[in-house]
Amino acid sequence: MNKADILIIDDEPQIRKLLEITLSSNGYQVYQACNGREGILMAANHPPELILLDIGLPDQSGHDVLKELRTWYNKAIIMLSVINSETDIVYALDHGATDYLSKPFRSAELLARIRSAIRRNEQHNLDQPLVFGNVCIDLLARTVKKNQEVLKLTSTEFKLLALFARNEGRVLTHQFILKEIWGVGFQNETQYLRVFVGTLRKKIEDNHNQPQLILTESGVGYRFH
Amino acid sequence: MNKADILIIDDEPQIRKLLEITLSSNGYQVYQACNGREGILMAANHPPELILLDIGLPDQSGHDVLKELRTWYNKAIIMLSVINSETDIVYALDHGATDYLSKPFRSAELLARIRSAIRRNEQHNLDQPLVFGNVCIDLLARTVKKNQEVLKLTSTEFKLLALFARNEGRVLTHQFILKEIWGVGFQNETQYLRVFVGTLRKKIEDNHNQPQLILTESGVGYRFH
DNA sequence: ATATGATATAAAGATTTTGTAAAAAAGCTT
DNA sequence: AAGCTTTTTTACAAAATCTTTATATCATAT
Repeated sequence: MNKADILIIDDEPQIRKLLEITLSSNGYQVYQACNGREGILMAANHPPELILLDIGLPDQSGHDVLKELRTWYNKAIIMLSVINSETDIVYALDHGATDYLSKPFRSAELLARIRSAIRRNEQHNLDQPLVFGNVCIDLLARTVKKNQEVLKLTSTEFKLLALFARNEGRVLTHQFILKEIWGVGFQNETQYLRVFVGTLRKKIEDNHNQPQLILTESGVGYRFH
Repeated sequence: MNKADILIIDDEPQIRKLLEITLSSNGYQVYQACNGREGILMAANHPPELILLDIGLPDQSGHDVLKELRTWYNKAIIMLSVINSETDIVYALDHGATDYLSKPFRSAELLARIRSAIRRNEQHNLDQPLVFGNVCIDLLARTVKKNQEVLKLTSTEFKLLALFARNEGRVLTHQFILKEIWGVGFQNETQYLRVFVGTLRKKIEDNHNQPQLILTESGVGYRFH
């Protein structure tokens, strides 16, 4: 019943075929475009719930397509790239991509990312407590509970956790986080982030050596789950 | 039998229709107004248990309607708005809104919020003394007892304590407290607050070096527990 | 296996924020 | 106006938080 529309923008026919089979067999309605221009037109004519966008396109860079789409399209866009290029990924995430996936990818992972991204489309009301496992975050009351007990967080720790919680499932780049919490001019102070992620993990994770909530995406940033 | 009256103030006919169907099928008696002026009149003529108030109205901003209603109406007001703007949320809640909902909303959530708001109405209307540990605060009689003994508080001290008590469990920022107690223009006089929190603690805490009631949230504000 | 780059932790400083006391000013009451 | 209470200022000590440095750990590729 919940047949969400997904638009694939990729020039490689094999990839498109693979994606189509995976997605349509999971109940999604799939549309395809083989270059940037066509993709933008299709998205405009019939806005999908989610767009899978390849970075390497024949007519223009996927980055440019992303930028153009983002002027009006505010649902999920997951970037695809052959190479595991960190600069590409970071660039895309900082310019509005919802998530990224490096080819080749496992279909289970793809589907999980898609579900998570579509779920996030349904904008949540920020004034209700957010629950993640045994951790409960009340953005309005500014309180965090773990197993019903109120945790003591410093102001920066709370800001950081709130940022993660509001972007559940999504990779936040170091630069983005630093800009949000410390402000412009602090984008390179990655060490601040390491220290604060460390203290946060000690406070909210069951076992801070095997984090379940704040996951690190090496070379890129962090993901809250 | 418990047919609470709900007044909808919204200019969009579809939304009003949708709300009416949802609410009346759940046993509420629904009244409708399509602009601010009409809404205020209807609320005055026949005060409902709860008001659903749209922020975007044709004749005046929902924020202004809220402000005017709050001069005499002290039951629940839930704000509705198309955009999920955090500044709107914070502004409305700071000016007396009971709750907030962004359109489009799911009817289950709406009903839950309404139940919760009406429940809170009843609690708040009882004006029963609030008890925290061995401290008992009677907002109506303006008295505070500790271990049955009446404490002598100055007017500002009482206002501050009442503000804390009414917002148990949530962090109140310095700015918010200063605005509420001293008024706009005093938002930066944090030292006033420190002095008064100090004297209050000496009066109500068992051991003012280890406060149990008024907790400080460094860099942010205070929390009453 | 080793080297490299990225990440994590611990602990020392530096800085900011908070608490307290006490003096000065402002209001009230008689 | 005197005497009292309350609020506002000032100054400094105490505590909490943030930043920095140093070092350890981990993952990955050669």
